[in-house]
Amino acid sequence: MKKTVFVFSALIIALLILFRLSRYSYLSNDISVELTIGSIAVIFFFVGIYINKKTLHKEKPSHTQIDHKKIEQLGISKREYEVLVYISKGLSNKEIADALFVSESTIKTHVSNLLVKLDAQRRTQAIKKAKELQILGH
Amino acid sequence: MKKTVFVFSALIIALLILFRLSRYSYLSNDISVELTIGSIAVIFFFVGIYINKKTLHKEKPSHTQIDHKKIEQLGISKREYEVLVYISKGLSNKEIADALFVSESTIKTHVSNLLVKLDAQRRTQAIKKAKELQILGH
DNA sequence: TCTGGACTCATACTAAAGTACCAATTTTGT
DNA sequence: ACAAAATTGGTACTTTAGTATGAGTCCAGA
Repeated sequence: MKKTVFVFSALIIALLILFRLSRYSYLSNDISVELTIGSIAVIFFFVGIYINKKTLHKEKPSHTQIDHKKIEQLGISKREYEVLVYISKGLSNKEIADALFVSESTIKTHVSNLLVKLDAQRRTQAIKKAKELQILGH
Repeated sequence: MKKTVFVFSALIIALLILFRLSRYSYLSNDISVELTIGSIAVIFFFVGIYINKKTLHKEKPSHTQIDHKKIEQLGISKREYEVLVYISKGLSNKEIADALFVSESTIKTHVSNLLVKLDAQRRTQAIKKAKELQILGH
């Protein structure tokens, strides 16, 4: 946040300086006018690059965006999705059952349904497919 | 590549137009000069963002780099690593055995050794840990 | 040449995982 | 309020996974 303020301050100062320069320019010759414009173009070009780099850095975790629409399309319920997340974390059925305060039987049912919906034969395959379908973060 | 040519062509045209505008501007009033500079700033700002976005897009695959040093440190052999990759692809021991032309017993041995080396209790947990350790691509 | 590491495989278990079926609640949308 | 979907859970079984142990082969380095 502090950097953003600094960058925008520098931008405004640069603009003011360039305005001054442009004002002087048409009192002298034509070449400096084009130089001014060129400078502005170059400066803002790199400013654009800089700003974008900062923005994309914070977008990185958004690369791990989950496609909620696809979850619906596959008919995966909230509870089933919770189980899927735990599976991808490497938990056993018993551990998931304890985490969700239900019986292992229930988890087995959820897992079985998940495998059908994800068209997988194993939970490891379910993890891979779920990540490919963007319904699980990488 | 075609897009790059198009973008740069558009840039040059924009520059020429702005040069024309600036030439007329100091024949009339001061306000249009600043408008011109502002336009150039805005245009090149977004051009910078656009160019940068294209560049960063091609950096993405480098994010999926595997740490070979860490594989050594954990004492994971080539064969074991091969098995690990297949596990992460969701294959069963039997399927891995067929893919590597060895018996299922052999794969079980490799998997057992892998779980110890990765300090995991299950193959799903091994996948998670391997990805965290950057020895498997996301 | 000898040795340790890597790879292979087998047997015999134990423990998870997964399937199939059924059934009782609970939630939710109309 | 009612039907449909979701959640829960049980039993009984089959199939994978994983452990433990032992052992034979092969290869590169001291």
